[in-house]
This record gives sequence, structure tokens and C-alpha cells, in this order.
Amino acid sequence: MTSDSRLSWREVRDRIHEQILTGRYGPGDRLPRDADIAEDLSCARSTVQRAMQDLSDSGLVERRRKGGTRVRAEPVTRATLDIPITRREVEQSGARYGYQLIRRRMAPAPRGVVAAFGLGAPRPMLRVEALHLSDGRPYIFEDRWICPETSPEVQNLDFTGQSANEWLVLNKPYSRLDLRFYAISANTRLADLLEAEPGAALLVIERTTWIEDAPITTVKAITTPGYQLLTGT
Amino acid sequence: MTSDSRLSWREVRDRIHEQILTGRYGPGDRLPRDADIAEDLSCARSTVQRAMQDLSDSGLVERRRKGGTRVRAEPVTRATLDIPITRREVEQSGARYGYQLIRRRMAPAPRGVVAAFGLGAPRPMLRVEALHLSDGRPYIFEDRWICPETSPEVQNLDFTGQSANEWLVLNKPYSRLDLRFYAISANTRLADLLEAEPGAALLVIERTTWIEDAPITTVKAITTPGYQLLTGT
DNA sequence: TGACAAAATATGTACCTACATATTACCGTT
DNA sequence: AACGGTAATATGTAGGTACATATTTTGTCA
Repeated sequence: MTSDSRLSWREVRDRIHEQILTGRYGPGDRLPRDADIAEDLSCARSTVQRAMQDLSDSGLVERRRKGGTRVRAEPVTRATLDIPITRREVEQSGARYGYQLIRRRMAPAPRGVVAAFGLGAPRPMLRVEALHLSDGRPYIFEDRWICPETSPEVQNLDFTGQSANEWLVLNKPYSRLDLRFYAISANTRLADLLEAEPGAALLVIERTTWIEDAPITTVKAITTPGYQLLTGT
Repeated sequence: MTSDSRLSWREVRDRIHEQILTGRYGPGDRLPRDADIAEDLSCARSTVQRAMQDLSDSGLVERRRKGGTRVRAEPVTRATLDIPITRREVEQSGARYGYQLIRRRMAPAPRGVVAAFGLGAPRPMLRVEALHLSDGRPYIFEDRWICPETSPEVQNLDFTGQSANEWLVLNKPYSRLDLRFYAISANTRLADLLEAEPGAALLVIERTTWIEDAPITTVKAITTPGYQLLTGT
């Protein structure tokens, strides 16, 4: 970072970013070669490469071998989402976390679950329904299916003390993740569980994880009315 | 990637990732120093550094100078979201894109908008309401506020042909972005516009952008019932 | 014992070199 | 003009060296 002599890759990145912001380069425009930029700024090509890689990761520019670097013609809004363990999310908001197991039983997986996993045939799986509480009030209801073939240990866990959310995230790292967000209306059961009005609009966060090709779990996290999912800071 | 002789940073990354997956290293555990891993795998430390950086970016591992590298004690689910221009999103689904301006006028920004921008005092802004269509049917209703101080050009644009979404994304790159997702119930006006049942649950994608500290725009993209936002592939 | 300074140490960055790889561009042939 | 093969070229990656930087650990002195 040597603010004096040498240029850091962040400085190079910011300088190029700024040239895009100010319109020096617009959507679709081609930027100079890394080597030329390096000479211009009198730094190493590897420094420019690092800067460009970062701009590319953030979706601002596109790089192709031999094709060079150009500002994305059709920009995308790209953001990183962090979804912590629910307990942590509650505690970080300054509230007291509570947890309550609603139901735990084996059952044949419904078609939606089988489809989420991309499996051929339906099969029995472990269904765990539980409620996360914030300061004693309902916060998130989770409706989860766990594949017992992939995680045989779950047969011996009752999930009364520790949530499946927490156990899985600590003990079952995944190699693939699918996320989807959508809205549903609270039916009478959900309204009852979440202490919400029937028909209230609820944000649902659906997560499915695999380890290699083996399905681990799929969960619908059904939030209480007013819940917001944020990115960034 | 020379699958034969040398080890690529991706291979190094995957090998370490696998050791975490298989439980060789669990949450909170400290990994060997980069230099030792490099020696083990007989590759350069810079290659290990690259691999570790990637694992760190993906949230699996935490690195601290002198502290070393350790598996995150409280893992987070981290994912990258790409939100394209609405026109592109529709076209990519194979449907015909349509656009319809509903209203465009200057108005004092309501408190919610002022708060989203982190401004002190309310001020007049340009409000643009428009409907995006997919195969002639409502797809997303966007309710947008644009700051005319930051983008004076908008005074001369009528947004009848090109959507504000598209114009802004092509002409107003941002340096900061805030995203939030939540669910609302359709009121009668929204139900009418989106051809949905009154009270239907709708996913809202709210986006606010700045260039440096200057607010550009804030928009609520109100989706039609059944809309799902996906990550990854 | 406690506070503070100094040494030790693991990661972060910058530079340079040498190839690898993916594409585009060019040119000759038909 | 269309096709196809080859050369040219910009980015991607690996290796290696030398420092920079941030912490933790250790050590010293009051």
C-alpha cells in the first residue's frame, strides 16, 4: 500500500474505475492493454492484472484473452449476500435468541423437494420444522428436509436443543449452493406460528445444498412480516 | 492449467476445500502456513496465496496477518447475485419485452426515500413509475426516484421509449449500491397494474445507488406473483 | 504485576520472467 | 467470396525474490 512510491493494485483499480465513472470509457468500450496501462502508471503488469481481475469480478468489465478488456455493454447489478446462522443474526441485532422445535419426522419427500435436489425418484427424508425467536417473538420459521443418506448422523439428533440450521452449517460444509427468494401469503398455520395476520406477505429464503453431487438439505426460511434482507455493509 | 506437471491455484484451492469438507479441518481450526502448504504440494507460495485468497473471498476461511488462516468459526452462506437490466432478463427468458411509462413528474421525496439516501432534508426529485412487460403481460412495476442534482440530464428525458432502468444503468455507473429484499401485499392499485389479486404477496427488490456521496436513484422493483430471484447458475 | 517496547512471524503486495491458453486477425488457396 | 490453417496477441498462470504490514509474543523495566 506504500502510499508514496509504488502504486498498489487497489489504486490502479480505483483509477480505472473512476475513468469509467467519469465517462472516459463507456459501455462496450475497449480499455488499453494491461501492459500499456502498466507503462502509463509505471507499475508492473501483474499489478494491473490484479486490479483488472477485481473489476472483472465485480462485473464492471469483461476480459477475454486476445480480445482485451472492455466495459460491460449490458451492465449487471452484482452484489454479495451474506446469510449468517439465524441465531447469530438475532444476537447481532441485540435481541435474545430463542429456538423451538415444532416437528421432526421421516416422511416421503414431496415433488418440490425432489425437484430442488434434481433427484429422479422420491424417497423418504427427514423433515424438521422449527421456529427461531427474537426476544421471545417469532422471527423465522424453517421448514427443512434433510437427506439421511448423505448425513446419517441426523438419525441420532433430535434438534430440540440445537437447530438443524446450526448443526448443519457447522458439521456439513457444502460444495454447491442454490438460493432463491420469493414471497408467499401466510396461510392459517403460518399466520398462527409466526403470530402474523393470515394473508400477510412473507419473504421466503430457500436454500439447497449439496456436497459434490450428494444432496444435503433444502430449507425454506419463512420470515415474519417486515423482514428485510440486506446486502453490502 | 497444465493438468500434468505444475499445480494450479484452483487445484490447490480445491484440495484445501476438500480437506475442510471431509472434516480434516473443522470450524475454528487453524490451517498450516501458506509456506508449509506450498512445500507440501511443492508449488510456489504465491500459488497457495492465490488459492487462499479465493477461499477467503468465498467466506470459507478467515486470514489474518501473523494470525494465520483458520476455518470460519461461524460460517456464513455467501452468494453472489446478478440482477440484469429488466429488458435483458425478459428477453433471456425467451419472451418478448414490453415497456410502458405510467407516470413521470417532479415531487417532494417522501421520508422513506430521503432516509434511503441518508439525506438530511427532503427535496424535490423526479419520480418515474413504469411497467415492464413480458409477452405483453405485466412483469415488474418499478417505482423510482431520481436525484436531479446528480443527474441533470434526466430533465430532458421523457422515459417513454427507453426505461429509466436502462438509461441509468447505461449512463450512470455507480460507486456504491444498497440492495434490500422484502415482501409486500398488493394494494388495489398494484393489483390492477400487475393484473394480480389484491392482497397477493409480491417480492420487492429495492436498489439505491450513489456516485461517491451523491445519490443517483432509488427504486422499488415490485415483481408479479410467483416471481423468484435466483443466485448462482 | 502491569505497562510498554521490541522482536518474531504469517499474510499481503509489488516486481519480473517465462510460458500457457484462448481468440482474433491475416493470408493463401480454392 | 468462402474456407481453413497459421500467426499474432492479450490475458491467465506459475515461479521466485524482496519488502511491507499487521498482529501476536516476548522481554524489559518500573
